[in-house]
Amino acid sequence: MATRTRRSQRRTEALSRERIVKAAVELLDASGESGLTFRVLTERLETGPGAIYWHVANKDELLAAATDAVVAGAVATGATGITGAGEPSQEPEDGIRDVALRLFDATEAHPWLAAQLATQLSRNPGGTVAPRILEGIGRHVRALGVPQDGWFTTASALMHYILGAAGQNVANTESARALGPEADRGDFLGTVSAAWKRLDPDDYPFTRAVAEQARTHDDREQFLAGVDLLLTGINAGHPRTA
Amino acid sequence: MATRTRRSQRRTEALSRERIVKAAVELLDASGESGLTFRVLTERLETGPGAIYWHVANKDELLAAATDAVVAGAVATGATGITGAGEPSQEPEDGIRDVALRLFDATEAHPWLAAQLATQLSRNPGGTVAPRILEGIGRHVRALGVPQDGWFTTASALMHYILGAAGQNVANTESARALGPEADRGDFLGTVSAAWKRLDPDDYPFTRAVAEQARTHDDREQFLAGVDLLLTGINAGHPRTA
DNA sequence: CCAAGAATGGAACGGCGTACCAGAGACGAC
DNA sequence: GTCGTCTCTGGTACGCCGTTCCATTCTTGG
Repeated sequence: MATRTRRSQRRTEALSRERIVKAAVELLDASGESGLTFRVLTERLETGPGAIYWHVANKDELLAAATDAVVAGAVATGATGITGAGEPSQEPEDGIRDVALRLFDATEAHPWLAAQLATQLSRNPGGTVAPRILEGIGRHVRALGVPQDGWFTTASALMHYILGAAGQNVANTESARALGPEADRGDFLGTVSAAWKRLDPDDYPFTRAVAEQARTHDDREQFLAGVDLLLTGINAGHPRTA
Repeated sequence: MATRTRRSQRRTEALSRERIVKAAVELLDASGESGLTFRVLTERLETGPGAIYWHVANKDELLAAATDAVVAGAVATGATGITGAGEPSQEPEDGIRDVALRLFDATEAHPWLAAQLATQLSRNPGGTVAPRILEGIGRHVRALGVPQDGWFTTASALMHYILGAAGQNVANTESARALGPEADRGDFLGTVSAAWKRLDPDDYPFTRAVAEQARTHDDREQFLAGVDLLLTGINAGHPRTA
């Protein structure tokens, strides 16, 4: 057994938690949750496991850090200029749609994100992710004129809908990719729609009836429609102050 | 190397996909997603991996089957007699609340369920889980008088909210358990609330303002409040027919 | 110049999901 | 009855995973 071979040289660019998290996000984006491995991470960073473990406690913490980094980028004002880079004077409804769409788009850009949010959001809720989202939504909830004792319930309802819908949407786009490299969203929805039409008419009358709508629906539009349902319900529940 | 030892006897009770799924659900309930292992599963069923793989393709399929089994039980009419064992003549709003609560309770009884729903619901959406939920909600959406071209959007919005909120809630109760054996939900919420109150006042004014509400809120009540927001929005969007 | 600490990365460990396959029971054909 | 065939079983082995351990190297302050 040869003694330990000495390492060639100290690395040119110092390892850091930031560099590790950045590489983790890239790996997750490239090949999904199963693509993030300490093995490929060490290879990518040209280092050993021990070096990574010096900066990060374990894989769960790494996933949490990656999630937080992406959410922070998505929620940050003006991160994506969808409705005008976080215009401060916009209508509160538009502000909520803006935040919602930013999160929606983030889960689409990072398909692994939705599952992480669902799993880890409050696994350690002292964490930074939940407050980030809540805060992004909450400002606008307050601006809507919701009475203070309804703030938490209202903002939570919005957050839950956004996370649920975003997760579902990701699952859809992922499935489309799984169908094949050149298969697109339409092919996938066609497959699902056809499967639904084949269901038992006695047990699944409704699902069969909406199969056609499912085939032709637009994810983003449907997502915003759900947000608007909530906004309507919220506005109906309190006297609209000017 | 001794030749293969012959097995003692053919098993008394035949293995079946049902028995395997049942055991899987029990293991998941007992010790979470990481508690479900082919090793302990073979031990529990007094068999070998090959026998299991004869009935089930792989672990993903096993998880999907377990998820489907639990959802089927939860959505089935009268599975839990919360509002009267699936009264057929109830108001459509109550019907929706009923289905929502059933799923909410299911995710609480099976803490692993929410993550599975988020991850796998449409990983294979030709699967049975999504139609089951959609159907359970859809009947009542129709009864609400929603025009047909809004069926899919409306039912989807409800489903997304339910899944998102249920997942969030599970994360909360799970975290409470992690705090310690005798720690209860109150201790956990107290911890979270305290952490939120310690946030930067400039960056997190809203979250700090709702920290106290978070400490004292009731999960079930808040969940239903969100459902009602959606119901209000839905009813406002179309002429209420008798 | 040298001791002390921070940071590194190679090797090894236990456990996981899974593939493989020899063999045991069930059962119809003759 | 016996045989061949098909269904089902469970033991063994493989490759990869997250993680631990630790000798070694670079950096820093006295």
